[in-house]
Amino acid sequence: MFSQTVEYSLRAIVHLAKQPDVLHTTAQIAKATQVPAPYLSKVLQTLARDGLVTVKRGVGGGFLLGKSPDKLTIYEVVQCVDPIQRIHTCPLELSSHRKRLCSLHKKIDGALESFETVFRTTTLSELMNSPNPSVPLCNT
Amino acid sequence: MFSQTVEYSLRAIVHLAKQPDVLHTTAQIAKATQVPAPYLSKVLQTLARDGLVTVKRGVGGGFLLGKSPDKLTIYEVVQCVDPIQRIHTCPLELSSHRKRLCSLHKKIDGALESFETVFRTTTLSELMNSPNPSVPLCNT
DNA sequence: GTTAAATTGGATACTGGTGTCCTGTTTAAT
DNA sequence: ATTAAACAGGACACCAGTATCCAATTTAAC
Repeated sequence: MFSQTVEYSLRAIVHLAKQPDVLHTTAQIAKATQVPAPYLSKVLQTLARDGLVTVKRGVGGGFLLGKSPDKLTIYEVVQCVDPIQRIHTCPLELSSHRKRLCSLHKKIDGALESFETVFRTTTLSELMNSPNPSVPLCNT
Repeated sequence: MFSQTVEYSLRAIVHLAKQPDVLHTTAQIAKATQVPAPYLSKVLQTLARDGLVTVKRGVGGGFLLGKSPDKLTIYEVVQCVDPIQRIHTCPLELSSHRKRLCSLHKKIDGALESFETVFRTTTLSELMNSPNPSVPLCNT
């Protein structure tokens, strides 16, 4: 349904959110999240470009969360690496549908909207403080 | 967000639903829905395999809806050609998460669920009888 | 039975997402 | 300055989704 890149980026962000003030190397994140390190490296670059993570280069460097966990939504992460494409204009380019989508595409977009809403309203700190006994990405 | 194949299959089904008792050739559907004919042909085969469309071969043949529009949901179409994959077990294979997903994956699955629900509860006849002035796939 | 309309199935090409690798650059520590 | 740790960027490989084409099969109509 949605891309590996989204899954990987969310894992990485969640991992960073556990210790928002600690630098994590790509290798460390890769191991904890079970994401291929070279690919994760690219994903982290993308996240850094939008300031969702902060990077420190050189020896002793690594990544840390770019925003406070309670101000960072998973929607921002998704939109950064592989945006949810809402349907704004008729995919068939029908002139009479441009402004008002037909019932099919309106319905589809409605589904996208409800999907989007879940992500928009979920912050990282909500995920971390969830009453769920399973710690994110952690085999405890 | 979701595949071309899903979009194409829904267009085809909607087109057939307009005249549920009339045979439509691949060429006709392709033109009306602006889907590449050779590719559409494959999609229709897939839909036929699950009985969502009925096929008549040979001269004067074509496709028609396999189920009554008021009993056919767009969910069935999606699941036929490119199923929505809910998250049932931890993608990281963490033993402690198998039964109870962590908060991240629970949230993602929740988004998938709400997405799925929209499709599950939408029938073809609902789409056709929508008060929306734009007729599906039609430039009127 | 011949012809033409139509789907079926297989083979093939194209494209973007995924994944790897290597070289270069930055930077801390010695 | 040298070294080693770490990210940056480019090039490349792989694979699945997308798309096309062609020969084979079915079938209605003459």
